[in-house]
Amino acid sequence: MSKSQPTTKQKLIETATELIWRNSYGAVSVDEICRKAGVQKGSFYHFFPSKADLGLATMDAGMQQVLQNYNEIFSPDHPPADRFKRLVEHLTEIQVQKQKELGHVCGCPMMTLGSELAGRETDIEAKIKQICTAQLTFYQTTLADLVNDGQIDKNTNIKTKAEEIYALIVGQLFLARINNDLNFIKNNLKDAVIDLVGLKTKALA
Amino acid sequence: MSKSQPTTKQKLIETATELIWRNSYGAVSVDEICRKAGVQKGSFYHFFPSKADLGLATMDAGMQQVLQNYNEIFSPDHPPADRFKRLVEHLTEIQVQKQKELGHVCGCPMMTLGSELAGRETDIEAKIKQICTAQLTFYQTTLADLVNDGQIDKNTNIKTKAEEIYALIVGQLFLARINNDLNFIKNNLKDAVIDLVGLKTKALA
DNA sequence: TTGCTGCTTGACCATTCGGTCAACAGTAAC
DNA sequence: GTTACTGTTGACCGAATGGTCAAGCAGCAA
Repeated sequence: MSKSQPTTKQKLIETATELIWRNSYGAVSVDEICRKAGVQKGSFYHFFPSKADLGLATMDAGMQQVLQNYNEIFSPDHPPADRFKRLVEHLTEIQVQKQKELGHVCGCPMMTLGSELAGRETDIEAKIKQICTAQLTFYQTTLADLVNDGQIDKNTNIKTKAEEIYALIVGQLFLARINNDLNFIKNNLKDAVIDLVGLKTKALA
Repeated sequence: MSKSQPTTKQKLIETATELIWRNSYGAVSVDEICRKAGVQKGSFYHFFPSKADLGLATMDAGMQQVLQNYNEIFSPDHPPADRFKRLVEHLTEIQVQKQKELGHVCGCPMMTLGSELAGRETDIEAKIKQICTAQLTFYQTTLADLVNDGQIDKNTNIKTKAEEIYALIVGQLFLARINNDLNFIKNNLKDAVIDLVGLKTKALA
């Protein structure tokens, strides 16, 4: 019950996240999750009505984590011109760390799961829309700040631009995963994003 | 044996492509593929040593198709400035068509499969690298042509730029799939790609 | 002491999974 | 007719899957 020691439910979510991150939803069995989490099957089904429900909980937990990180990264304490840079650095760091931990470039676990279950589980489809929207909102806010500061073109279509940046990032993570090649991210991502943002003064590197 | 009538092997590959495209590799069973293809299980294993092998064959067939289309789209007959536009139009068309056919935005089947099996099946990982490289080559050639024609900045890092464009496209397809929303592609993709290419004269729309 | 509640246990279940196999059909060569 | 090769059939297999459940247990309130 204490916050310092993970509850059974938390253990299951964490284990599932790691296994799905490394492999995929379909390739991971309930048995395997339970075994690795040190939890009995009955306990699993005490907390989750189904495997899909665990998937959903996994995504939700992932989203909370992302929001927490984003709140820090996109904090108004940092100049808007720095925020995307900070984001890319953060993403890169995670990918490097996870590759070390899990032995493979992993990309984004929520996206992986979403891609696999999109069109079969409506709950999960709704959740992924929520996640996308939440992230895009951060991007849009930052872009709006940049417009206000006169750092990017006033005529920028903020919504569209945010989606472009998002697609670029998601795409790079995805390509890094399927090619199992971090260089995709290490070499390109920061410059590409900054390029796309379209700062008038490119005084950051 | 005739070319007009699909062989058992072809039927299996086509059916598998469709099912995986709509759902995912893990969610589709050999039984289901056989049933839908009207093929007996024994025949399946006569042609493919394993399910993963069918997955690989599916990706290979997909790649052949892509290469064929790309050869037409990126043909030297078309001015380099038009080629990316043509590509985006082609991709959009496919997504619209497949959504009608399969009732869901499907993205790229090879990418979906690659994401799911990356890190478990080395053959498939190798195949996806092949596919990425092949597509990037088309992009690079076109970008080089654009540089030669003076239509984009001479200092453009062609390799990096190609990867950016590729990531953007893959990302958009991916987001369209998981959000089940074609507008992602319809509204943004063409402008975004053209924007990224960075033509000096934006005389196309 | 009793009873209630939240959690745990592990045996158990029906079904489905990927995969096997021996028998058989079609056909072309000798 | 015999042989041989390619493809087809469908019953069959063991293992694994997602999921169930009756029983037990610790904690706590009355």
